[in-house]
Amino acid sequence: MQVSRFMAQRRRTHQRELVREAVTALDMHPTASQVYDYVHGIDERISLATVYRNLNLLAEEGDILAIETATGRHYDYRTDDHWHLVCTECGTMVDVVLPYDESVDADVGTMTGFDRVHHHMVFEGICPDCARSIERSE
Amino acid sequence: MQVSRFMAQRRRTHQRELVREAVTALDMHPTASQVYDYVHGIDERISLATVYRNLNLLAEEGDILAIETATGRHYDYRTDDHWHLVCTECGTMVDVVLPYDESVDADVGTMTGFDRVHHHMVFEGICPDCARSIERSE
DNA sequence: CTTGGTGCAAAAAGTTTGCAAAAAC
DNA sequence: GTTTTTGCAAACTTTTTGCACCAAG
Repeated sequence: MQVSRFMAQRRRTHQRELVREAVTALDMHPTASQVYDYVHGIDERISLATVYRNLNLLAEEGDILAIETATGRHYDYRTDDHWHLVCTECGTMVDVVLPYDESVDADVGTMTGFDRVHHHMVFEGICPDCARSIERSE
Repeated sequence: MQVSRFMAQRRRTHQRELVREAVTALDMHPTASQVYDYVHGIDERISLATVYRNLNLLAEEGDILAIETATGRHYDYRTDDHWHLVCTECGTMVDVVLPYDESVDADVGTMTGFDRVHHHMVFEGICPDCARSIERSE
Protein backbone atom coordinates (compact mmCIF):
# COMPACT_ATOMS: atom_id res chain seq x y z
CA MET A 1 0.00 0.00 0.00
CA GLN A 2 1.29 3.44 -0.90
CA VAL A 3 0.99 6.68 0.96
CA SER A 4 0.11 8.48 -2.26
CA ARG A 5 0.43 8.06 -5.97
CA PHE A 6 3.32 10.49 -6.01
CA MET A 7 5.50 9.47 -3.12
CA ALA A 8 6.88 5.99 -2.99
CA GLN A 9 7.64 4.42 0.34
CA ARG A 10 11.15 5.12 1.43
CA ARG A 11 12.94 2.59 3.56
CA ARG A 12 15.51 3.48 6.12
CA THR A 13 18.58 1.64 4.94
CA HIS A 14 22.03 1.36 6.37
CA GLN A 15 23.47 2.62 3.05
CA ARG A 16 21.24 5.69 2.83
CA GLU A 17 22.02 6.72 6.38
CA LEU A 18 25.74 6.39 5.71
CA VAL A 19 25.50 8.56 2.60
CA ARG A 20 23.64 11.19 4.56
CA GLU A 21 26.24 11.00 7.31
CA ALA A 22 29.06 11.29 4.78
CA VAL A 23 27.73 14.52 3.28
CA THR A 24 27.50 16.02 6.75
CA ALA A 25 30.77 14.67 8.07
CA LEU A 26 32.82 15.53 4.99
CA ASP A 27 31.44 19.00 5.39
CA MET A 28 33.34 20.66 2.57
CA HIS A 29 31.03 20.01 -0.38
CA PRO A 30 32.08 16.51 -1.39
CA THR A 31 31.64 15.02 -4.84
CA ALA A 32 29.95 11.65 -5.34
CA SER A 33 33.28 9.90 -5.41
CA GLN A 34 34.41 11.53 -2.17
CA VAL A 35 31.18 10.36 -0.56
CA TYR A 36 31.83 6.92 -1.97
CA ASP A 37 35.32 6.85 -0.47
CA TYR A 38 33.88 7.73 2.92
CA VAL A 39 31.07 5.19 3.00
CA HIS A 40 33.14 2.53 1.33
CA GLY A 41 35.76 3.06 4.01
CA ILE A 42 33.17 2.21 6.65
CA ASP A 43 31.36 -0.59 4.82
CA GLU A 44 33.30 -2.17 2.00
CA ARG A 45 30.25 -3.74 0.40
CA ILE A 46 28.54 -0.45 -0.51
CA SER A 47 28.66 0.20 -4.23
CA LEU A 48 29.15 3.42 -6.13
CA ALA A 49 25.77 2.99 -7.83
CA THR A 50 24.09 3.00 -4.44
CA VAL A 51 25.91 6.17 -3.48
CA TYR A 52 24.71 7.88 -6.65
CA ARG A 53 21.16 6.64 -6.20
CA ASN A 54 21.04 7.90 -2.64
CA LEU A 55 22.62 11.26 -3.39
CA ASN A 56 20.03 11.80 -6.10
CA LEU A 57 17.27 10.74 -3.79
CA LEU A 58 18.35 12.94 -0.90
CA ALA A 59 18.76 15.89 -3.26
CA GLU A 60 15.31 15.34 -4.79
CA GLU A 61 13.74 15.27 -1.36
CA GLY A 62 15.58 18.42 -0.36
CA ASP A 63 17.64 16.80 2.38
CA ILE A 64 20.84 17.86 0.69
CA LEU A 65 21.80 20.31 -2.03
CA ALA A 66 23.43 19.52 -5.38
CA ILE A 67 25.80 22.20 -6.68
CA GLU A 68 26.91 22.22 -10.30
CA THR A 69 30.36 23.61 -10.98
CA ALA A 70 32.97 23.49 -13.73
CA THR A 71 34.71 20.78 -11.69
CA GLY A 72 31.64 18.57 -11.43
CA ARG A 73 28.68 18.08 -9.10
CA HIS A 74 29.15 18.70 -5.40
CA TYR A 75 26.82 18.09 -2.46
CA ASP A 76 26.04 20.19 0.56
CA TYR A 77 24.23 19.25 3.75
CA ARG A 78 23.27 22.89 4.30
CA THR A 79 19.97 23.56 2.62
CA ASP A 80 19.30 27.07 3.87
CA ASP A 81 19.91 30.03 1.57
CA HIS A 82 23.63 30.54 1.20
CA TRP A 83 26.13 30.79 -1.61
CA HIS A 84 29.43 29.28 -2.60
CA LEU A 85 32.82 30.76 -3.27
CA VAL A 86 35.06 28.59 -5.40
CA CYS A 87 38.80 29.00 -5.84
CA THR A 88 39.54 29.20 -9.56
CA GLU A 89 42.95 27.63 -8.98
CA CYS A 90 42.32 24.64 -6.75
CA GLY A 91 38.54 24.24 -6.69
CA THR A 92 38.19 24.63 -2.91
CA MET A 93 34.64 25.65 -2.06
CA VAL A 94 33.59 27.67 0.96
CA ASP A 95 30.21 28.89 2.14
CA VAL A 96 29.15 32.50 1.88
CA VAL A 97 26.26 33.81 3.90
CA LEU A 98 24.57 36.95 2.65
CA PRO A 99 20.99 38.12 2.97
CA TYR A 100 18.77 36.84 0.16
CA ASP A 101 17.62 39.66 -2.09
CA GLU A 102 14.03 38.82 -3.01
CA SER A 103 13.43 41.99 -4.93
CA VAL A 104 15.59 40.94 -7.88
CA ASP A 105 13.46 37.82 -8.31
CA ALA A 106 10.35 39.93 -8.65
CA ASP A 107 12.09 42.24 -11.13
CA VAL A 108 13.30 39.35 -13.25
CA GLY A 109 9.83 37.77 -13.19
CA THR A 110 8.31 40.99 -14.45
CA MET A 111 10.97 41.44 -17.12
CA THR A 112 10.70 37.92 -18.52
CA GLY A 113 7.23 36.59 -17.72
CA PHE A 114 8.69 33.61 -15.85
CA ASP A 115 6.94 32.24 -12.77
CA ARG A 116 8.44 31.34 -9.40
CA VAL A 117 11.74 33.05 -10.06
CA HIS A 118 14.53 32.50 -7.57
CA HIS A 119 18.29 32.67 -7.82
CA HIS A 120 21.69 31.43 -6.76
CA MET A 121 24.92 33.32 -6.57
CA VAL A 122 28.23 31.70 -7.38
CA PHE A 123 31.37 33.49 -6.33
CA GLU A 124 34.82 32.87 -7.70
CA GLY A 125 38.18 34.09 -6.51
CA ILE A 126 41.62 32.98 -5.48
CA CYS A 127 41.98 31.41 -2.06
CA PRO A 128 44.72 32.61 0.30
CA ASP A 129 46.80 29.44 -0.19
CA CYS A 130 46.75 29.69 -3.97
CA ALA A 131 47.40 33.44 -3.86
CA ARG A 132 50.58 32.72 -1.88
CA SER A 133 51.86 30.05 -4.28
CA ILE A 134 51.14 32.24 -7.30
CA GLU A 135 53.10 35.07 -5.71
CA ARG A 136 56.05 32.80 -4.99
CA SER A 137 56.19 31.46 -8.55
CA GLU A 138 56.17 34.87 -10.23
CA MET B 1 58.85 31.89 -33.43
CA GLN B 2 56.42 32.52 -30.64
CA VAL B 3 54.87 35.77 -29.51
CA SER B 4 55.45 34.84 -25.91
CA ARG B 5 56.06 31.81 -23.77
CA PHE B 6 52.45 31.86 -22.66
CA MET B 7 50.47 32.45 -25.82
CA ALA B 8 50.85 30.09 -28.73
CA GLN B 9 50.28 31.33 -32.25
CA ARG B 10 46.70 30.95 -33.25
CA ARG B 11 45.87 30.24 -36.84
CA ARG B 12 42.73 31.43 -38.45
CA THR B 13 41.07 28.23 -39.56
CA HIS B 14 37.88 27.61 -41.43
CA GLN B 15 36.71 25.35 -38.57
CA ARG B 16 37.40 27.85 -35.82
CA GLU B 17 35.56 30.62 -37.65
CA LEU B 18 32.57 28.34 -38.18
CA VAL B 19 32.45 27.44 -34.49
CA ARG B 20 32.54 31.09 -33.58
CA GLU B 21 29.81 31.82 -36.10
CA ALA B 22 27.68 28.95 -34.76
CA VAL B 23 27.73 30.25 -31.20
CA THR B 24 26.60 33.65 -32.42
CA ALA B 25 24.07 32.42 -34.95
CA LEU B 26 22.49 29.83 -32.66
CA ASP B 27 22.11 32.64 -30.19
CA MET B 28 20.27 30.78 -27.49
CA HIS B 29 23.14 29.29 -25.49
CA PRO B 30 23.95 26.18 -27.49
CA THR B 31 25.68 23.09 -26.12
CA ALA B 32 28.73 21.59 -27.82
CA SER B 33 26.57 19.13 -29.68
CA GLN B 34 24.25 21.85 -30.96
CA VAL B 35 27.28 23.75 -32.22
CA TYR B 36 28.48 20.55 -33.84
CA ASP B 37 25.15 20.07 -35.60
CA TYR B 38 25.37 23.59 -37.00
CA VAL B 39 28.92 23.44 -38.28
CA HIS B 40 28.59 19.88 -39.46
CA GLY B 41 25.51 20.96 -41.41
CA ILE B 42 27.66 23.48 -43.27
CA ASP B 43 30.81 21.41 -43.65
CA GLU B 44 30.36 17.68 -43.24
CA ARG B 45 34.03 16.99 -42.66
CA ILE B 46 34.29 18.91 -39.39
CA SER B 47 34.62 16.59 -36.41
CA LEU B 48 33.17 16.80 -32.93
CA ALA B 49 36.67 16.85 -31.42
CA THR B 50 37.47 19.98 -33.40
CA VAL B 51 34.30 21.61 -32.15
CA TYR B 52 35.25 20.83 -28.55
CA ARG B 53 38.80 22.03 -29.03
CA ASN B 54 37.66 25.31 -30.53
CA LEU B 55 34.95 25.93 -27.96
CA ASN B 56 37.52 25.43 -25.20
CA LEU B 57 39.97 27.69 -26.96
CA LEU B 58 37.49 30.49 -27.58
CA ALA B 59 36.29 30.27 -23.99
CA GLU B 60 39.86 30.38 -22.66
CA GLU B 61 40.60 33.45 -24.71
CA GLY B 62 37.44 35.11 -23.53
CA ASP B 63 35.79 35.27 -26.94
CA ILE B 64 32.83 33.26 -25.71
CA LEU B 65 31.46 32.27 -22.30
CA ALA B 66 31.02 28.75 -20.92
CA ILE B 67 28.02 28.31 -18.65
CA GLU B 68 27.73 25.27 -16.38
CA THR B 69 24.21 24.10 -15.61
CA ALA B 70 22.50 20.97 -14.37
CA THR B 71 21.76 20.14 -18.00
CA GLY B 72 25.37 20.41 -19.13
CA ARG B 73 27.74 23.04 -20.46
CA HIS B 74 26.36 25.81 -22.64
CA TYR B 75 28.11 28.56 -24.58
CA ASP B 76 27.28 32.22 -25.01
CA TYR B 77 28.68 34.75 -27.46
CA ARG B 78 27.82 37.58 -25.08
CA THR B 79 30.74 38.19 -22.79
CA ASP B 80 29.54 41.33 -21.06
CA ASP B 81 28.15 41.05 -17.52
CA HIS B 82 24.74 39.48 -17.65
CA TRP B 83 22.95 36.54 -16.08
CA HIS B 84 20.89 33.57 -17.13
CA LEU B 85 17.39 32.50 -16.31
CA VAL B 86 16.76 28.81 -16.86
CA CYS B 87 13.34 27.15 -17.02
CA THR B 88 13.29 24.30 -14.50
CA GLU B 89 10.83 22.40 -16.69
CA CYS B 90 12.28 22.58 -20.20
CA GLY B 91 15.78 23.99 -19.75
CA THR B 92 15.23 27.04 -21.95
CA MET B 93 17.77 29.70 -21.11
CA VAL B 94 17.24 33.44 -21.51
CA ASP B 95 19.47 36.40 -20.77
CA VAL B 96 18.90 38.68 -17.82
CA VAL B 97 20.49 42.08 -17.70
CA LEU B 98 20.87 43.67 -14.29
CA PRO B 99 23.46 46.08 -12.97
CA TYR B 100 26.51 44.30 -11.55
CA ASP B 101 26.76 44.75 -7.81
CA GLU B 102 30.48 45.16 -7.11
CA SER B 103 30.00 45.84 -3.44
CA VAL B 104 29.14 42.23 -2.61
CA ASP B 105 32.43 41.09 -4.13
CA ALA B 106 34.36 43.36 -1.83
CA ASP B 107 32.32 42.13 1.16
CA VAL B 108 32.92 38.51 0.32
CA GLY B 109 36.62 39.16 -0.19
CA THR B 110 36.87 40.71 3.24
CA MET B 111 34.85 37.93 4.85
CA THR B 112 36.86 35.10 3.35
CA GLY B 113 40.32 36.41 2.51
CA PHE B 114 39.92 35.42 -1.15
CA ASP B 115 41.46 37.59 -3.87
CA ARG B 116 39.85 38.84 -7.07
CA VAL B 117 36.34 37.92 -6.04
CA HIS B 118 33.61 38.19 -8.63
CA HIS B 119 30.26 36.49 -9.04
CA HIS B 120 27.58 35.09 -11.30
CA MET B 121 23.88 34.92 -10.71
CA VAL B 122 21.82 32.03 -11.96
CA PHE B 123 18.07 32.46 -12.02
CA GLU B 124 15.54 29.68 -12.21
CA GLY B 125 11.83 29.79 -12.81
CA ILE B 126 9.06 28.45 -15.00
CA CYS B 127 8.79 29.86 -18.49
CA PRO B 128 5.41 31.06 -19.79
CA ASP B 129 5.01 28.05 -22.12
CA CYS B 130 5.67 25.52 -19.37
CA ALA B 131 3.46 27.42 -16.94
CA ARG B 132 0.59 27.08 -19.41
CA SER B 133 1.05 23.35 -19.94
CA ILE B 134 1.31 22.72 -16.21
CA GLU B 135 -1.91 24.61 -15.66
CA ARG B 136 -3.69 22.60 -18.36
CA SER B 137 -2.57 19.26 -16.97
CA GLU B 138 -3.73 19.93 -13.42
C1' DC C 1 5.22 -11.66 1.99
C1' DT C 2 5.57 -7.48 -0.63
C1' DT C 3 7.95 -3.85 -2.57
C1' DG C 4 11.87 -0.94 -2.38
C1' DG C 5 16.86 -1.09 -2.27
C1' DT C 6 21.33 -3.06 -3.33
C1' DG C 7 25.42 -4.87 -5.89
C1' DC C 8 27.32 -5.80 -9.98
C1' DA C 9 28.51 -5.08 -14.48
C1' DA C 10 27.40 -3.02 -18.54
C1' DA C 11 25.91 1.12 -20.91
C1' DA C 12 25.35 5.91 -21.69
C1' DA C 13 26.60 10.66 -22.07
C1' DG C 14 29.93 14.11 -22.43
C1' DT C 15 34.56 15.39 -23.09
C1' DT C 16 39.49 14.74 -23.88
C1' DT C 17 43.63 12.88 -26.13
C1' DG C 18 47.40 10.46 -29.15
C1' DC C 19 48.80 10.31 -33.57
C1' DA C 20 49.55 10.79 -38.48
C1' DA C 21 48.04 13.69 -42.17
C1' DA C 22 46.63 18.38 -43.64
C1' DA C 23 46.52 23.29 -43.49
C1' DA C 24 48.14 27.88 -42.08
C1' DC C 25 51.62 31.06 -42.14
C1' DG D 1 59.65 24.55 -44.05
C1' DT D 2 57.81 24.85 -39.53
C1' DT D 3 54.30 24.63 -36.28
C1' DT D 4 49.42 24.59 -35.41
C1' DT D 5 45.22 22.34 -36.33
C1' DT D 6 42.44 18.67 -37.86
C1' DG D 7 40.05 14.05 -38.23
C1' DC D 8 39.68 9.81 -36.51
C1' DA D 9 39.32 6.49 -33.07
C1' DA D 10 40.19 5.25 -28.71
C1' DA D 11 40.20 6.48 -23.94
C1' DC D 12 38.40 8.63 -19.92
C1' DT D 13 35.20 10.50 -16.45
C1' DT D 14 31.01 10.82 -14.49
C1' DT D 15 26.50 9.16 -14.00
C1' DT D 16 22.71 5.99 -15.04
C1' DT D 17 20.44 1.54 -15.72
C1' DG D 18 18.91 -3.61 -16.12
C1' DC D 19 18.53 -7.38 -13.49
C1' DA D 20 18.70 -10.94 -10.04
C1' DC D 21 19.11 -11.12 -5.19
C1' DC D 22 18.47 -9.06 -0.57
C1' DA D 23 16.17 -6.77 3.16
C1' DA D 24 12.92 -3.39 5.44
C1' DG D 25 8.48 -2.97 6.90
